[in-house]
Amino acid sequence: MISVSKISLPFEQPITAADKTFIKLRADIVEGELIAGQKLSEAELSTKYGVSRAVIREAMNRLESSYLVERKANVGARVATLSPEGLVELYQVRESLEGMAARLAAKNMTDKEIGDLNKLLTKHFDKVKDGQSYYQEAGDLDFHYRVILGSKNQHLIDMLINGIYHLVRMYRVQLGMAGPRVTTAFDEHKHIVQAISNRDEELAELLMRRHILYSKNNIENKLISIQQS
Amino acid sequence: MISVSKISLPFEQPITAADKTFIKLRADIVEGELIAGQKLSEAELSTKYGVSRAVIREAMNRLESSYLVERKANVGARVATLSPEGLVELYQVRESLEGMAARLAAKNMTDKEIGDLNKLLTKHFDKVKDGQSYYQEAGDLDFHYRVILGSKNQHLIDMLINGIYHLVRMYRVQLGMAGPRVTTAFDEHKHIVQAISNRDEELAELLMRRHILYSKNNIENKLISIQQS
DNA sequence: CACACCTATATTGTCTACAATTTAAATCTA
DNA sequence: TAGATTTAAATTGTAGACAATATAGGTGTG
Repeated sequence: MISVSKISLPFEQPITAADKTFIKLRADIVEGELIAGQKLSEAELSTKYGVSRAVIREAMNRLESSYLVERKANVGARVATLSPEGLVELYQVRESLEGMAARLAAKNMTDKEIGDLNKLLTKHFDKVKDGQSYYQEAGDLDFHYRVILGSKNQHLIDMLINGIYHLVRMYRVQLGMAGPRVTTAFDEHKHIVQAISNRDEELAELLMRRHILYSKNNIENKLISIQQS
Repeated sequence: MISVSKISLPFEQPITAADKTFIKLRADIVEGELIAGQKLSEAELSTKYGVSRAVIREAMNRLESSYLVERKANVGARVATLSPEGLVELYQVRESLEGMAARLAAKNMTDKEIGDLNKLLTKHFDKVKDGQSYYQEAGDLDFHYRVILGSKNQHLIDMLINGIYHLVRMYRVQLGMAGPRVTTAFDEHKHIVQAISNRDEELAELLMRRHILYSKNNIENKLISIQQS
């Protein structure tokens, strides 16, 4: 199975060793190779990733900013833990921010960008029909990224894409999201794009918030059923 | 004039040298002692604040996470610049997040917390009557902090209080906000608390968003008039 | 004179060593 | 034996030296 978190973000390109180590560590955390809640020893990581502790610390700082690790002074860092409460909190933030992103996208996306978004949707529809859940997963990410970028609000883009989206992906990857919500989510995407096409800011925000709320309920059920088993 | 940014946040207490340096630097940036857009040389700061470059770099990383400095690999860091566009973007994020905070506060604050919030409001009202604009400024912060904390959403709290609020304060402090909006803002606060008291989540969010929108227009006018002079 | 190239300087990135702090084990005491 | 205290080990925090990169100034060439 090809994992979503291997998909590279086109706009970030690593320059320093700290950049590369940060991206590797982030992928390993999202993938679950570094297990949720696990202690992260600087010395161990230093040998494992073949860089000095200074580089590890720099990377760790950024991971903390991305909410993927938690640090305590003079004690150390741990991989973020996943919990139903944490998920709910995360999705509340997402709902709020992506709702605003959709609103701004309806206002600020160019006609061409909206056209491309429509094309993307039909392309995904064909693949979803064939039952290619991987493409659905990637396609969902792609859709949301485009709307977020379409907001043209750099703060918002930063907070979502560098800030919380990797944690969102961590939840989804580790809970093995490729569920039965695929087709219904597709319809929701379609309606959101329609609202954006109509430049209906109010509706775009409302539909996006609803979409994320549904999405949360879906993933939350999975998380609870896993804990019970 | 006593400055708002000197008000310490009760919940963060510095432990390491990097903590202290981070807080000092942050205050100096918000105050405008380190001027917006200015280049930040690690060596200079190192001597100025009496710590090693390692500490400065650690502090700088956190400042970057707080959107107060911008870094470029192999080039260096600059103090964030203030612009009308940046302000609009910032307040759009604030509107979205604090709207959600108000909604959650209506749901999650205890009756006692709501009572305390009401008391705070009447206390501020007395001071505002006397024309004490400093207390209004501090009181406004206090009000917003309580609502944010009242959301009980740790992610949201983090993103607002550690993430963007210092940048908000940087705009306000450097534009010398103690304007004529004092009393009208007070009424808005009152209505928000009323909605929270009634556990009306929908209205609480709506009123908070409107409040921030008005607040943005106010500060934006000031920023534009400064640029023209 | 304009432009490209090279060189010197300054700045950031990285590494290693040392200091401070935490943690756990071992010892002592009631 | 339970609990407190001390001590030793391991881990994080900080400092300073070196390496890599960018910037600016000078030199040469068309």
